[in-house]
Amino acid sequence: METEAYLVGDPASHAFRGPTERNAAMFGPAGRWYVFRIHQVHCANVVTRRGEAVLLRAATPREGPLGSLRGPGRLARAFGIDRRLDGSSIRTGAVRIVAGVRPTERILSGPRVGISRATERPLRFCLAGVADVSAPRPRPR
DNA sequence: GGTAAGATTGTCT
DNA sequence: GACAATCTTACCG
Repeated sequence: METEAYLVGDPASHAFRGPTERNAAMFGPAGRWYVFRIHQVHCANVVTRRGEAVLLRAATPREGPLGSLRGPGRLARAFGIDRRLDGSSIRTGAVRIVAGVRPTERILSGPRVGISRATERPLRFCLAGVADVSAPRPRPR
């Protein structure tokens, strides 16, 4: 699993300039989906706190070809995630995150991908040893 | 109402 | 590595 954090006061975050119709879910309660679309691609986020969210960048598929869930667009498409899911609960919505797993591997961090501001902040995270992460691969510190 | 830009991806060089 | 695809949101007038 590979994720990126978007925090309060983060100029790269959609929530940076305050609530709008698009990012309203980010200002709602935690545990909801925030789904946005860009270049005809959907990206799925989980709202962690008010004004903050975690982007799901990639995951290792339990079945199917390796790499089919690499990248926010592919991951969202594979799970059928679109704007209809925006604002719904990650526990009871159409697409659900069932259970957390206590990681047995080291968590690596690195620069986020595809943004033009605050690119130096190491807010991208993934487990050491997983194959499906975007380049450049985060490194241990 | 018009326009510029984007948390991406795939294709071409 | 660079760029086009293609459309929604944001921002300005």
